[in-house]
Amino acid sequence: MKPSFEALKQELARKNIHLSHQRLKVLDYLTRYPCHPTAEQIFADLHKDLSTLSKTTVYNTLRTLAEAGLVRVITTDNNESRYEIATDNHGHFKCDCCGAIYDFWIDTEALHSPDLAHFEIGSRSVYFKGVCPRCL
Amino acid sequence: MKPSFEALKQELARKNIHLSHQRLKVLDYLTRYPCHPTAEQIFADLHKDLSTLSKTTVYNTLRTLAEAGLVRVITTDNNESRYEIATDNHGHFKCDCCGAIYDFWIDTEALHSPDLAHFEIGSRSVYFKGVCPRCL
DNA sequence: AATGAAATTTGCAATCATTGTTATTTAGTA
DNA sequence: TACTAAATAACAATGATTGCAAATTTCATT
Repeated sequence: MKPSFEALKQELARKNIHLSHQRLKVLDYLTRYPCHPTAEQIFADLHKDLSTLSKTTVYNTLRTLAEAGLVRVITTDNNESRYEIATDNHGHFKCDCCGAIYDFWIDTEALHSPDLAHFEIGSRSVYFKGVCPRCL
Repeated sequence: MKPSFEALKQELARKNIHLSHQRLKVLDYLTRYPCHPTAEQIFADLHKDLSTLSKTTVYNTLRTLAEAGLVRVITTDNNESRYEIATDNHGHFKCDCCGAIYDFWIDTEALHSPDLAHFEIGSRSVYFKGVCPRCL
């Protein structure tokens, strides 16, 4: 259940985060291209149309949006940070062959362990690796 | 079920990986201190007793051991790679407050999703964040 | 519309973990 | 002992991310 761009804008307004041109562009990009891009990719693509955009702003914006809970950072292997619109109950699959990242449905809220009885759990993430159908 | 240092040595020998002094030191460190250290931490601690050790060797060794399947790399947020002796069926919990990483039991092999019907799954990892009992 | 304070953006320098490269050392073998 | 390959060391290079200071923009108030 991906939130629409309009819903995200309202969410930002509700949290008193200014809807600047740059922030809306980043948010729009993430809703339009849900391919889990890196900051570099986001910057490179947006820079084509918005030549004044700086990479620092992309990083700042992503951090702001992540702190607001609208964006989630996926830390894959190889220390690459990738970004997506935050949605619940899905995991990520990374193909060892082509590097693509796929979303898949999984009830992450249902994950529990007796060892964590006295822990306060804030977030649960699931990350699989392997080979995708396209590469098989 | 942590493999003993001796079992790990045998495993290396079986795979024709030379049991050099440096490699055994790294392996020994990981079995002795299962705190998911960074490469930097491993280097700093081993360097005290083995002043000729280089950081490059620590990285090379960790990669060799990881490729051999004896060591697993945990990529947490903040782009920090941490290392542990590879064991099955556990997830990782990182405390947002103190930064410590805890192992917890979970049957990762039991995780499935209908969306991945035609995917070849190589590894499954589970990563929780929150606050640990010590910080609560 | 003008003013001024606060937030945002920009550009570039700095950081830091990791990798590349090459020379040196070590180990195993003839 | 000499030879060949593997392993290690030292240091440079990379690349993603952050810090910082200046410039720009926004918004509230007049």
